[in-house]
Amino acid sequence: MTSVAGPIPRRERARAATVDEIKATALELMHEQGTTDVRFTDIARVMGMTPPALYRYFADRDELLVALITDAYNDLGDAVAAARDAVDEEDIRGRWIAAAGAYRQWALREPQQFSLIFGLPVPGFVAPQEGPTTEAASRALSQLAAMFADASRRGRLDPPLVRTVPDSLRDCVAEEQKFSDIAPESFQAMLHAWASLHGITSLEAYGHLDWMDPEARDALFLGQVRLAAQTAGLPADRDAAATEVDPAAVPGT
Amino acid sequence: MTSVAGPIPRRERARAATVDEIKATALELMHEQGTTDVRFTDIARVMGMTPPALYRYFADRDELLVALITDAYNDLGDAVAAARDAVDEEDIRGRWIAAAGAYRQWALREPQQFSLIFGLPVPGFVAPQEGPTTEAASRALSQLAAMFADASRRGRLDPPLVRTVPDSLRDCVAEEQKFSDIAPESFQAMLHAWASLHGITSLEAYGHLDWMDPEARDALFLGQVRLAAQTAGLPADRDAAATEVDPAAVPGT
DNA sequence: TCAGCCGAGTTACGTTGCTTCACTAAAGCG
DNA sequence: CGCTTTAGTGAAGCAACGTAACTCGGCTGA
Repeated sequence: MTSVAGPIPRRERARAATVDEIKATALELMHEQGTTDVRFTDIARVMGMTPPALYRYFADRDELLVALITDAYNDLGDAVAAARDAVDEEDIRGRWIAAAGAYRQWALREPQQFSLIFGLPVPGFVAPQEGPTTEAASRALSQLAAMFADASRRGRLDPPLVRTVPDSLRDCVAEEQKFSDIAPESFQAMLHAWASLHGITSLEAYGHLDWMDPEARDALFLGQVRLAAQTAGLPADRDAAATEVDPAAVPGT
Repeated sequence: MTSVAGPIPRRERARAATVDEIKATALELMHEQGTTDVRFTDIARVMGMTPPALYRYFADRDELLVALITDAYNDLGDAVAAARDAVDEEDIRGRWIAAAGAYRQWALREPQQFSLIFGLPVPGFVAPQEGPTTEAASRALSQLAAMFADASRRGRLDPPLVRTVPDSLRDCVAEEQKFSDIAPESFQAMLHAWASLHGITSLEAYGHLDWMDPEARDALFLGQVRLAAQTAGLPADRDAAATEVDPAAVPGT
């Protein structure tokens, strides 16, 4: 999209490549060490550079973290959107389950990035309230919301199990014109579904379900997600709608 | 309880007091700075000591963190248990809501401790798989489980919305003799409820619901928790049972 | 072509925090 | 009263962050 603006800024591509390599190396190290801690020294060593060289690309550790957090938001949003869009638009519940599965798989695959987004700020790092992260922050939620909005527009949303919406919450929703396509009670149901998904995901990602077999964790997750779908009024596909919520009937995540 | 064992070990009490002061100071600093990072230097300065003195009490920063994590587990478990037991045993759903509210309030009050338990290991800190934390780790969950077990023993558990339990999950539950009082489907429902509670709690504790008014957050939480209760088969109290799930009808958390 | 610019990267350095070690001093105990 | 035990200190090593001054190589414009 920016390729027209100039004669392919040559120098900048090398720079961008280095920036990407730094971020990739940082993620790699976080992955190896299992923490969100990154030492500039280590990144530099892996990249065959000396630590001060990194300051050409990031003013300090915080700036690198901000970049990583922004990327993480985008990654998660993309993963969720891709999984969702891979399922037939008519299969409302199938889309939700696919999106939820992507959310989970991403978290399990990249617990550090998940932690960057959904955990406490990294030690010594003050979250920039006004910054590039804020904009990207709602992307994952937006992907879920878009799904509800689509379904709503098609008239495929059933009333959720919780039909009453307290005034305070209703007012809040009204202010978010981005979600104006969704009825307040469905918006509330979406938040409930998201929280439910997020809860099972973070418990698993942080090892609090390690006492269960992997298959049991799969089953628990599917049950949770299908339960959320049902209570949120996401209609089951014709095939699956016959019985009660039944995680075992769904193919593995 | 140990006061009989000896002539009141004088010296050890001062030591225990210092240990407590160190932990309290660490928490205070974490609270001030909003991170789970603790600098030995700062703790020492606040306490009017030099940093090396702390090594008389904790071998290193990790050991202090382990102690803090253990305390956090116990604190949370105690808070949940206390809130639960403050409600009439007959009011099954009321006990759940009280316990859930305590879980949430504790997390909001002590986000750093919450993060210590439910987040990624702190940078440079390797979670001791075999250690004092493991034992205390399941206490919060145990408190919730105890509630379900009580209700089950009294025959006050309704069948949950999700009645099918995949074999893999069923096998898992069977191995946990601690939970033998609970039917597998109710155990599954309890995990679903816990995940749901944990999700809404951690989203809020980490600021991902900051775009909502505080009252709206209260309402959303109550809706989530009551929804979880309903789907898990926790019977509503007579008074509240009349209508649909209605968060607005419940007094503020 | 070449003089100069620009930016990547380096070495050297100051600072801070973790941790060890050797030592002091005070409190308990026989 | 003298021994032991232990809290605490100062000095020092080490590692990581971050700054500053310098080098080097490629690009650019007259």
